[in-house]
Amino acid sequence: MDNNDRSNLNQRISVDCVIFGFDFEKLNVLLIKRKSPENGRLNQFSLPGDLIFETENLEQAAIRVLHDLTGLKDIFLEQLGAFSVDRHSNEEDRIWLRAVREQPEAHVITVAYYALVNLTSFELKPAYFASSASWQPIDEINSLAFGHMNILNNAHKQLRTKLKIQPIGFNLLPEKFTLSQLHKLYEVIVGKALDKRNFRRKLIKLQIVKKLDEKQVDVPHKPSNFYAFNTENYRKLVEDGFDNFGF
Amino acid sequence: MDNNDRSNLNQRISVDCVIFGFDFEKLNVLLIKRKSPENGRLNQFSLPGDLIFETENLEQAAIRVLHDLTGLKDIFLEQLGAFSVDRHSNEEDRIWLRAVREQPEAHVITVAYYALVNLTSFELKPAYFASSASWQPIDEINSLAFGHMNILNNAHKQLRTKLKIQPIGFNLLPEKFTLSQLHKLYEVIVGKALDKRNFRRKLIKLQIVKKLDEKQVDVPHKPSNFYAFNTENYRKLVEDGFDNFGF
DNA sequence: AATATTAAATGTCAATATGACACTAAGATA
DNA sequence: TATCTTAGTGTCATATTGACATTTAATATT
Repeated sequence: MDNNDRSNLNQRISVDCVIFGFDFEKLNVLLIKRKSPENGRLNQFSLPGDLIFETENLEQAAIRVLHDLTGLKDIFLEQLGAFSVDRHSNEEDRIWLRAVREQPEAHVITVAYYALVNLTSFELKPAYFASSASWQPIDEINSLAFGHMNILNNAHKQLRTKLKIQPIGFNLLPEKFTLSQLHKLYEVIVGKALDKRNFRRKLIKLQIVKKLDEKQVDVPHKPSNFYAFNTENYRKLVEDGFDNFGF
Repeated sequence: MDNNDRSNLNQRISVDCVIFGFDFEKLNVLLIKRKSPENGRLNQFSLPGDLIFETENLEQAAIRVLHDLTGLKDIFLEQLGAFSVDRHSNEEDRIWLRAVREQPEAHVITVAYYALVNLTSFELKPAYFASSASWQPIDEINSLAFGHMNILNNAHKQLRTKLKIQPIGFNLLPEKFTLSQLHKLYEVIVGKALDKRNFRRKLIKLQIVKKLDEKQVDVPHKPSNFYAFNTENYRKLVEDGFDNFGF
């Protein structure tokens, strides 16, 4: 910090959330659409986010946005970083900002978070956001408002990188899952085929999952056993200096 | 971003830089001290930083702070993330802020960056900062102003993590270095002894350094060969999907 | 000139981890 | 009872890791 204060600066801080959800087939992101202030039509998709309140810190703001949208608390949430919002890039964004903000020319930075949820385990909250919120397959998202595409790409990369080092993928699954579901999750996020037997071998060696006494029912094939993440063993691994999942 | 604008919000954005320097023995951080507005004495150390200008984005601000302090450009710089600054934590911080800021109660977030430099390759710039800037061994830093200790700890952790995955350590050395220097650097940052022969074996296998036709002179022992980072080979490795240094 | 001192440079072997590969098992359905 | 579908399992060859001690090349000392 510098000695010169510049009180005429006009700055705003927002948070935006990249909410990942896995439906056992593909990776999805929760996006919202807003009505255009000009013609009332829904315009481009964007990431859910909000300006931060005077009374909250960054993480609290992210948790609030997340909770308002999903009704969920205590979900995996991690900061991606701060992004300068280019106010002059996109005509449509400028129109929207002029209509909606009292100070459309304020210098905005946004702090992005990414969250991991199991999208089959809850309904989107029927709140103010809901009518315009929907899960979109990440592979089909080509453009977003407000430079959010850049944030999304960063989040996707971070998810891939982090998944290879820490077992955060479990946050995208329900408490009970099959090894096939976990295997599929890794293939989808890492982006390449992983040998089934080698994948299971590694999980067993690390003792990072525990086998439950419960199987799939009503499936027209051999039922899969359910497993749960072994929090306790993972904690021990980390204590012993384990720091690389290695997929 | 939300539809409700809150123009009475009073927000400031600053950048703070954790500048790491390696002196071939230990890891150091460039810190500054300011004069207390109350008694004119130098007070606690803090990270170099500044409020961001209206005309620059976050990274430009970090580059500016870095350049003002070191005179260096084109150095390794990466964002750590955004931190909420707790305005009410520390009595000394509050006194300083009240004296120096026109709006001492503004809600401040700071975006932290970390930079890697070879501290033997330049002199601190004799600019406005200089008289109060100095390198401090990271192991001897116990407290900093403005919650900067939290940022420093984050930066240290990130450096350790990243070093194990990407060869960023070369940024802490001069262009020509010996393998012993590199070895020492890894030991200091990773925080444990690494077998010399195994360390060299890995470097040779990856072909990530190239042997130069030049040796140490005037050393009272067998002179060490100089090496340089092999940018080209590293680029190829990354293209082929290499993503883990594995130390 | 001979010797001491210091850090540099180098190879092997056993243990572990990885990658590639194909068949049998268990349930539902026709 | 046959068929369909996905679950579940083992081996072997190769690559990687971790542990370990001696020789070399320069300066400094006597």
